Amino acid sequence: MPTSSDYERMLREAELRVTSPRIAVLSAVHDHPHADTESIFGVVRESLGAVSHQAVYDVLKALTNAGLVRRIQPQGSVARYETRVGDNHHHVVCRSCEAIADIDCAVGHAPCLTASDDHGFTIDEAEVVYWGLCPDCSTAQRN
Amino acid sequence: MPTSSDYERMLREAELRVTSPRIAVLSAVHDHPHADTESIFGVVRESLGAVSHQAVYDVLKALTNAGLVRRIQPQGSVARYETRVGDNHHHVVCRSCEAIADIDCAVGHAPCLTASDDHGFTIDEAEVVYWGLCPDCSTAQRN
DNA sequence: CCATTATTTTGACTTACTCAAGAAAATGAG
DNA sequence: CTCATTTTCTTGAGTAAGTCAAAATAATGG
Repeated sequence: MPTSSDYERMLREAELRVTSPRIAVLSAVHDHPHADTESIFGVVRESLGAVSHQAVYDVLKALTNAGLVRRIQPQGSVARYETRVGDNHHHVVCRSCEAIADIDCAVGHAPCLTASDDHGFTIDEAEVVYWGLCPDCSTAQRN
Repeated sequence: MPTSSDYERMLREAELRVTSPRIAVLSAVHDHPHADTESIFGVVRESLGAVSHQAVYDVLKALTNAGLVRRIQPQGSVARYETRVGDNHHHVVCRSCEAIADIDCAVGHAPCLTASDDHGFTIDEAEVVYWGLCPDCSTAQRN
């Protein structure tokens, strides 16, 4: 479990100024993977007391640009964030309750990056979203 | 190129009532693959004269539920629609200009559906979005 | 400690879409 | 064809999630 100074170091390494909102957001995203902006805002406000809504948006954008967090947004969902970056993993999303879980790359590395016909596009990433039912909803539906 | 009566038949087969907004929307989506709701609204209004914004939303939802059109929505984009359904194809999206192109399934059928560890989820679909630069933006960036 | 530059606050504003009630149109039965 | 029923469309208000911009505040290098 990373400490506050770990986050501080990460920010400096990304050439971002170290501020309490940033540390709090980074920590909140780390502790609540796949949380949406509102939840993160809630967690941050608990640890810091007062932060503006806007600051959380700005910080999330800055951290995303710096590559410290990754933004995901399955269809029908609001933006969600996670700190697991740079390993090209994917997600399963429950159609019923919106639960999200991580899935490691199925086909080894750079999955599916070999598109059959790329229409001249220069492809640099393949994003995979698996859709289905989580264990709970899956059970509930059978009964 | 399907005619109006082709669309009529498709609607009947899907047990949907045949109305002019529906035929117009179906035709617009067919002729402008990956168009967003606003563009579709524009095209429909040209062919019909007057349609409400809301009707287009409702029709698109009805057609999507009936499986006659497919809704796609890459990150940072508004909802887009296409009539190519049921063949599990994927999309490349240009990071720069938002252009979208179809990509046939890379790994044969049901691509990547074999997730390494599904966390107990019952997976029924794998959606792949390739990110990169379209030919135009790719060229522009090099110069 | 100061100056500079980046960040945060505040608050208005937008976009894309949903909700709800009544009017109008499509379909099946007679 | 005409009517009754049910669905769809129109109208208009409302919402969620986020953006924009200006001023206030804080972080960093010197």
